[in-house]
Amino acid sequence: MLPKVYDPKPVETKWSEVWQNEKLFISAVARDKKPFVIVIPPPNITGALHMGHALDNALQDSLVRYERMTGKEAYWVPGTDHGGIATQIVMEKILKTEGTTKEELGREKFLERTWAWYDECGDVILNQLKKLGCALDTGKDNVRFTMDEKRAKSVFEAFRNLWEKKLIYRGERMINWCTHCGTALSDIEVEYEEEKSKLWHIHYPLEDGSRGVVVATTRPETMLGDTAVAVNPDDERYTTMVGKRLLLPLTGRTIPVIYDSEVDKAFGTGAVKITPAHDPVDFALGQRHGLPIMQVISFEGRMTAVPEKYAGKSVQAARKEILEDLKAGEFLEKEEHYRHSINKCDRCHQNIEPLVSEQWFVKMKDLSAPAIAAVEKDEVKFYPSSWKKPFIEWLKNMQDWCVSRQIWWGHRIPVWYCRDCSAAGLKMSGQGGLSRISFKEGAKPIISFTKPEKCPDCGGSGLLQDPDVLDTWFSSALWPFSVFGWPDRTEELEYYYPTSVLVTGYDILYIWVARMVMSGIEHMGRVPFRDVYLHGIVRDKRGRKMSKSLGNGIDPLAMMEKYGTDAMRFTLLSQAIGGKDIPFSEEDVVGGRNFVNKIYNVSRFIQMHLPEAPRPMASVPENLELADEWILERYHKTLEEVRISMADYDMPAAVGALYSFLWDEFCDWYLELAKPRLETADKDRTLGLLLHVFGGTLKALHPFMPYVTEEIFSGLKPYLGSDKPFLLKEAYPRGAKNSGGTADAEMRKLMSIITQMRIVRAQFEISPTRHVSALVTSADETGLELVQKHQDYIKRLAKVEKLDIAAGLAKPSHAVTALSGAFNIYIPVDGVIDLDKERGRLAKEIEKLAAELAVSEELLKNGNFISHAPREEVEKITLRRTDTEGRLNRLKEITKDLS
RNA sequence: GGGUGGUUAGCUCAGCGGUAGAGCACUGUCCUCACACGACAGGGGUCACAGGUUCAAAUCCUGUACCACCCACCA
Repeated sequence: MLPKVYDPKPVETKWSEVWQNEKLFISAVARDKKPFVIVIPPPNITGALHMGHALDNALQDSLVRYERMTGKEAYWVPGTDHGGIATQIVMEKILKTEGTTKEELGREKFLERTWAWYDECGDVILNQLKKLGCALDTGKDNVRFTMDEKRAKSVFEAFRNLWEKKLIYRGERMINWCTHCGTALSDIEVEYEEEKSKLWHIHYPLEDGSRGVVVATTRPETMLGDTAVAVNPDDERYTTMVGKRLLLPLTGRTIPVIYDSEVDKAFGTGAVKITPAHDPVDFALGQRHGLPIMQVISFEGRMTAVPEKYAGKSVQAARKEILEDLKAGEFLEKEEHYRHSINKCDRCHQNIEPLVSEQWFVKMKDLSAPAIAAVEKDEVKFYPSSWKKPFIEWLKNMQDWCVSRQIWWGHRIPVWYCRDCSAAGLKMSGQGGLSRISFKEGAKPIISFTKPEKCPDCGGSGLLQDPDVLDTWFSSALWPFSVFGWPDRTEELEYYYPTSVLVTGYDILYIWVARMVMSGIEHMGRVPFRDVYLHGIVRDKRGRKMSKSLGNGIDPLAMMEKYGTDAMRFTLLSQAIGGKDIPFSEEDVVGGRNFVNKIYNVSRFIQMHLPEAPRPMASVPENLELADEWILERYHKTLEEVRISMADYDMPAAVGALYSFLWDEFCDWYLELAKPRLETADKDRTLGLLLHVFGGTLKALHPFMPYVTEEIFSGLKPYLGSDKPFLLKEAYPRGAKNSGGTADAEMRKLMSIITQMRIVRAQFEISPTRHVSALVTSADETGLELVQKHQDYIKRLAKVEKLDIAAGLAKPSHAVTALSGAFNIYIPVDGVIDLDKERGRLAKEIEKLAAELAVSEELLKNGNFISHAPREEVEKITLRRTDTEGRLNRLKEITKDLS
C-alpha cells in the first residue's frame, strides 16, 4: 500500500536525473514540424535561484512542455550570462578573502581566475533550474554562454556591423560614472532615489565685489567647476547682469552671466550655476554656449586640485567644508529643505557622478525607428498589451547607449590602435585605474577580432587593444540569434529564428527586451520574437520587493525542499496574473502542496482497484451512463479552456481550470459516484473511463507539475496503454468546445437535489454516517423520470436509504422540506421536529424567493425593458419569474401546513 | 512634470453590460474503506467616491481620492 501522503523528494531527484540522462529536452531541426522556441533569459553565472527565476522559468517550462506535447518542435535554449560588473564584483570579493586584489593579480591573471571560477561554479544556477524541473538540456554541448567562443564571434560581428554603418562611435560625453564600480554606465543602469537634502543659496558677487547674483544649488561642491551662471533672457531681475562677470567664491576665478531660455525663472533664485563637467544639463548648456569644461571631481569621486585646499577630499567631505567656507565668507545666504532624486548605481547603490569622459556609444535613433515600427505593427506583441505604449515611448525618447565599461570581465572592445602612427592619441591617463587611449587625440581605430599583425597604415606592429569591455547587455541583446551561431548562417538559425515568445519580468523590458528587438531587426533583418510575455515581480506578502537587505526573501529551493517543486510551481503559476506582481507567502505553497497530494491520492485510489496483471484498460466504453457522459463533457470543456488560456499566456486560468475540474468535479462528484460501480460487474468499464479521464488530466497537468504527473503516469502506464517513455512524449489531450450533450444540464439537476438534501442534513444535524429516507416529488414528469433513473446517485451521495419518487407525493408529517428547482424534497426526521426551526428556515427561504420574484416582476413591468432588451433576455427573465413564483407558492403551501 | 496599472468577502485576486465569484483564512459536523495536505455544510461584500451613458453598470464614459510602479535634465 502506498503511503497516504505524497513524498516529492525521491520522485524529483529521480526524474530530473532520468530526463537529463535520456536527453529528453534536446531539440533538432525538424522540417516537418513547426518550431516553438524560447531562449532562456540567461541567468548570471554568479546567481543563485531566487523567486523571480523560479517564476520566470516555471512559466517558460510550462509553455515549452505544453507546446511540445501539442506536437511542435519545442526548444528551450539554455544558457548563462557572464554578467560583467556583477561577476567582477563577486570575483573581487573572493580575491579579498584571499588577501589579494585584481590590481595585484593583473588583468590577464584576473581573467584566468574568473574563467577558472566559471568552469567550476558557473553551472550552479543551471543545476538549480534542473531541480525546478525545467525542460532544459543542461548538457555541456547544449548550454550557451554569453562569453563563449561562438558568442564572442557574434559580439564581434555585431560591433563590426554597427561600426561600418557608423552606428557605433567613440566620443566625449557626459556619462554616468560609478566611482565605486569604477566604470561608466548606461542611463538605464542608473536608479533614482529620492532623498531629503537642501537647496543652498549662494551669492556670487560681481568682479568688483559688489552685489552680484544669488544661485540656488543642491550640489555646492561642484561650484569649484562652475564656468558660468545662467539666467532666463526674460527674467527682469537679471537684465543688468548679463555680460557682467562674477567672482566665483573660494576660487578667485571669474565667470560670465549668460542667457539661456531653458532656465526656469520660477525655480530657486532664477539663476543657475553652470558646471559643464559635472551635470548633464549644464554640460548641454555649456555646449550651446561654448563654455569651458572644468573637471573638479575625479573618477575616484574625489576633488581634484583646484583649489589645493579641497584636493583629494571625497565629495561629501568637500561639500561640508565648502559650505563652512562659504558661510565664513558670507556667501551662503540661505538653506532650504529640499527633496530631490539622487542618481544611484543599480549594482552597488552608491552615488553616480555625472562626468565627462571618452566612451563608446551606440547611436540609437536609426536602431529604434524600425523597432518602433515593428511594435506598432504588432510584429512583436506584448502580453499584457498595456506594455506596448510605454515600450514605444521609451524607444522614442532614448539617448545614445554608452556601451564601454572600464572593467576587465567581459567582451573586450575589438578595436586596436597603432602605437606607431597614432602615438599622439595614445594618451595614457589614469581613469578608474586604467590606461585610456584617446580617440579624439587622433588614435585611429582598427576593428579586428584578433590582434592584427601590423598596422594597415604604417605597417607597424605595435598595436594596442582598447582597454575597455562592452556592456554585458550588448551581448545579451544578441542572444536570440547568437545562441544559434550567428553570424554563421546555420541551419538552426534559419529554423528556430525568430523565436516564438520571450518570457521575462517587466523590470528588464527596456534594458534587455528593447535592445533585443533593435538588435534583431538590425542584424537579422527580423524581429527576434513574435510575442513578449511580461510577468510581474515576486514580492513579499506586504508587497515589498524581496531583497537581501530587508531579509524578506523566500528561498525557492527551501520551498521546494519543504513542499515539493510541483507545489511551488503550481503556486507561482496560479498567481502569475496578467503581468501583475505576485505577493508571495509560504502559506500559499501549502495550497499547492495539498493539490499535489490530491492528485497523488486519486492515483492511489485508482491503483487500488487495478488488477495486478497490467493490461491496457483506459477507454471510453459504449453505453455510458449519465455521470460518465457528464464527466467527459466537463473534461473536454476543461481542456478547451486550457487551450484558450495557454494561447493567451494565461497560466492561472489554465491551471485553475484543471484544478477545479480535478478536485471539484472529478473527485468530489464523479469518483464518489464511480466507487460503488467498482464493486460490480461494471468494474472494468468504470476503471476504463476513470483511467481515460484521469490519464488525460495527468497529461494536461504535466506542463505545470511535471514531477508528480510523471511519477503517477509511469505507474499507470501499462494500464493506460501508453508506449511512450515519458509524459512529454505524449500528445496533449484535445478538448472540445461543445459536445452538444445534455449530460451537464441533467447532472446539475441531480447535483442540486443532492446538495439540498445535504443542506437539510447539516441544518438538522443528522449524523453524516446515518442513512435517511427521502421523498422527491414534482409536477415535472420528465424531471421525475430523470431522478427515478438516477436515484442511485442521490442515495449514494446524500446518504439516502429509502427514496420515494413520484408525482403528487404528500409531505409526511415528521418531515422537513427543501426545494430544488421543480422538485420538492421531504426528509422525514426521527422524533419531534423543531417546528420553530423549520418555520424559520422556510420563512427565510420564502423571503429570499420573494425578493427574487420582485426583481423579475419589476423588470417585466418595465415597458422600456420589454422594448429595449434583447428578446432572449426578456424570455430569460419571464422564465425566471415563473420558476421563482412556482417555488415560492410551493413553499408557502408547505409552511401553511406546518402549524 | 508626464505616463501606466490598481481600488470587488479578513487576505490574494477572478469577473469587465443582464439576479456578486474562487482560493486561502474563519465557523460547525465528521478521523465514512484515495486523501484530515480530507469530506460536507456555513458566516462574510451599499464591487473606493461623485457624476454621466443605458431599459439595465462592479462591468462603458468623465471627474475625485488614495495606493503602486515606470519615465523625465527643474538647478
